[in-house]
Amino acid sequence: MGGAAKSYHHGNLREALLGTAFRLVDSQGVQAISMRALAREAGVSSAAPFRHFADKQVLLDAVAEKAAAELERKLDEATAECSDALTQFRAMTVAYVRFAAEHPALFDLIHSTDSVSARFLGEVNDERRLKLIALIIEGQNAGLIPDADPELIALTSEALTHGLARMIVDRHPRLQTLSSEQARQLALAATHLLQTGIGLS
Amino acid sequence: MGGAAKSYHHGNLREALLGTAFRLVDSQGVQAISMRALAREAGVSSAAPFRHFADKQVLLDAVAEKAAAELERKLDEATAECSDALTQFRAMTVAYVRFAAEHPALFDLIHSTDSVSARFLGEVNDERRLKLIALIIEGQNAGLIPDADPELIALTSEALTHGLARMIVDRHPRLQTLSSEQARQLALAATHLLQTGIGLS
DNA sequence: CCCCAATGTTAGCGGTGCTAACACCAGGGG
DNA sequence: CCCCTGGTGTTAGCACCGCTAACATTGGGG
Repeated sequence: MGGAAKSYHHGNLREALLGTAFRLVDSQGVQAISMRALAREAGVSSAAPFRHFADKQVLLDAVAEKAAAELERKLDEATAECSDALTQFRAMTVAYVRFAAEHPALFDLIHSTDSVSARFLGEVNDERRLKLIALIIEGQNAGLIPDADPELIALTSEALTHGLARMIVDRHPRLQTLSSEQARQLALAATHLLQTGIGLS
Repeated sequence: MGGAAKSYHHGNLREALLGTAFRLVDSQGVQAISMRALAREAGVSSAAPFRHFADKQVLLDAVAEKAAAELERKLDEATAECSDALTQFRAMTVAYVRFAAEHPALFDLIHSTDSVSARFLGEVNDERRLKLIALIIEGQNAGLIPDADPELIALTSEALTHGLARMIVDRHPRLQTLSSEQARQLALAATHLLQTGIGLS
């Protein structure tokens, strides 16, 4: 009936824990979360969370997975509204850097998670890389990109993007006062420079 | 006399703690260190470390500072034996990536330290950037580099280097089985590609 | 020479991750 | 229909952690 008076069983503790953990990491950083605090927040005893996550790391892996999914969603969303391949590539770069700037703790967690879910991240990453390489080969066939090793070109632009994102997350002195709009422009400028250099545009 | 029977006062606890903390972070990662364990290692009571470091974060800041100094030393060492400016730049990039590959935990700690010592890192970074920009302007005057904003070019190559290093530290799937020699070659190839693109070489 | 500030000690508080043993209850098989 | 099983919650507690307060020791400068 009204208000759903708390029953002995929570109902969906796992999702609740995951959700508040996600939000807490995003707003306070990964080191701000504790199993006991999460349990308190969910109105449940300190031992309950361990019924759903073998240990803290498993929880963090799950949060990382969720964050990675969110990142990927944003990337897809960004490329969806672009027609030609080059603008897609640019949009992806911008979205990637923007995500890092807006959710540094989540971005950090994604990349510091090297246990089980690393496999998941690897697959996602591979997918993205394949897309990128396909695009580069397409460009090479059209004579727009020099005949360097596509893998290497992909790796380079990936490193550029990731590096920019990381410099922002790591509060690089020159970037620490950057707004996300400035980050957008910076990402655009950098990729443009790289593309100009390589001959992409 | 012989063996220096332990006296009440340790003698140089601060340096001892810092040293073992540095080594422990390097070999086991930052989360493997605890004040109490450090105290035990130094053969001293659990409260003693707090006479020298206000709290754990201050200790970590000190370790980060030490690591940053070590990084800078390696960078200087790498450029010292190069005559012309371009090879210096390349050597710096390689040394940077190599340090990240060989000491991921220290590299990580350096960049995740945003409290007091961030100022120190900022200054070091600024110094490095100024060197880089001077080099770029030199290249532009010689007509070897296009007249793009030197700041932007510097930022781009910095992002490339940092990104490569980070991808290695973050165990990027494509890079996780890389030897440090392979890392060296990769860094060389990437910077070469960038330089070629920009017109540096 | 002696005293005091620096540096060590013990004891302890509140928090943490995690485990064991037990309590509850929902849903499917007899 | 009832019962019982296994998933989910509870309480109690262990070992460790960061950190503090109050006390002990001692070496070096006035």
